[in-house]
Amino acid sequence: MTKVLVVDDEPQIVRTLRINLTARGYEVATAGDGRDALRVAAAVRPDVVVLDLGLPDMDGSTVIEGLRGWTAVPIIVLSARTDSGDKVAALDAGADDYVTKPFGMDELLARLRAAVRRASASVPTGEAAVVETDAFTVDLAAKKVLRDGAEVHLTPTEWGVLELLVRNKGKLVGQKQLLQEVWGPAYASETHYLRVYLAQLRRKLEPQPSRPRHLLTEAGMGYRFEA
Amino acid sequence: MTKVLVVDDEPQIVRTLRINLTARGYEVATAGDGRDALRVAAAVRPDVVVLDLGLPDMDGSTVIEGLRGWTAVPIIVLSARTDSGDKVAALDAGADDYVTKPFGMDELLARLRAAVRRASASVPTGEAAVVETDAFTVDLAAKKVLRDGAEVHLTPTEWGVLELLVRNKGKLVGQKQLLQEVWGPAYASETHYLRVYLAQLRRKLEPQPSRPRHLLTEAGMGYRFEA
DNA sequence: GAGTGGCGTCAAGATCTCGTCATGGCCCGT
DNA sequence: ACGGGCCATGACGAGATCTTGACGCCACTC
Repeated sequence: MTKVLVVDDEPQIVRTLRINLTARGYEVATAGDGRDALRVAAAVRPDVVVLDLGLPDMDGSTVIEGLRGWTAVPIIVLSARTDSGDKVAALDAGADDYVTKPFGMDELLARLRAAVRRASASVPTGEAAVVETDAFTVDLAAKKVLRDGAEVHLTPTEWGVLELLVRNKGKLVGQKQLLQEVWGPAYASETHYLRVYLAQLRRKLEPQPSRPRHLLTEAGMGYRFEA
Repeated sequence: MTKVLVVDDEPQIVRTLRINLTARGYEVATAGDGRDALRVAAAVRPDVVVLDLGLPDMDGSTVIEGLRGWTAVPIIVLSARTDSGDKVAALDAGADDYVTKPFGMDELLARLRAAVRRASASVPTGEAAVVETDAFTVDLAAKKVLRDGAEVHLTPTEWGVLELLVRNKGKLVGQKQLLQEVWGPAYASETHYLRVYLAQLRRKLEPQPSRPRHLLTEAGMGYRFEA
């Protein structure tokens, strides 16, 4: 879940933001002043920070610099000041965006989404893209399959079938769905293709192709991948 | 030097921006409508795009999507509309920031700096800029390739292909992705180019061009670089 | 026990894709 | 104007992949 740190000294605003963000599935942490903000940020490691500039204890730029000293988390600045000098100072200090109060909730949320999207896109997509069984390993990102340490070559269609099954690990995937997503909408009833390609995959991947343990058939329904 | 693409149909604005940006050391390219914008973006590969939403030929979101189809370049939207619906739509379509006209040049420049800073920070610079194989060495930073101690000369296109493959070491890179990122979004299906350039790269780099060990083909899918 | 439907296996021809070479056009510096 | 480097494009054989049909097996039904 995406964690948002809201920093503002006006309880009114904090409350409004908390309600709106929580309702949209964000996890919300809050801080009422600069010291607090830095402390909480270090503790909860938010995915994005919404920071009011008019804090009682320290200057906004100081907070930004305090955060930037150790994290690249997106910072969206809120401020009542419309003066362009303030905006420039905050942005150059390391803020990602600057919204002037009063602000529209829709807009803030959209800017927040944009900031989060950017941040997550820049992180080289996590290792979660590797699925292992005791017989072989599938790397979804690299489109590679390893068996006994050696790479197994798959054709585009074989890969398409395997990928769809692996992405739905443990779930039953209907024949129609497989055919439509791999071959295209016009092939929804060519069930013969599936038999041929599942056999090929088993021959390449299963220790005992005739007794599959990972690429399983659900007669009359479809196929299932189990780790 | 940082390249900025300015897209606006009002010559006045384009002129003002060009002057200000050039004075601050940016390299400026311009486009007057959406079609132009996509074409120029593919050609000059800007580091940031400033995009006016009120273009004569196409909807702003369409332009954003057209860019997002193949590049993650930061997009700063300019618009006379203050309506929050427009802002939300543009940001959700993939824009990074939204500035309403009339805008302060200082602010725009600060937002532009913030966008560029973010984008360059997300590309880990020190990240293994040198990749070695037992046959040749690729220096991503210096854009050089060494083989048996001697420098191998590559044409810009050859380098573009090799760089993309090496940066995705071990991963399969789809032919569409290669074509779009090296030649531009309009060339997504010119698979013949790939065959020609991969052959040239192999001739220059592989000990046995007909039996490549580092620049591998995955028939029907794409190519892969292995060290 | 025969019939039926779904499945797995195999192999061969059709089709798509790849590597290679050759050619002509374009741009740029001389 | 003249080369030289670079890119786009066409032709074709070789190879990889897909499609298709035939056949046997199994489980279940009648």
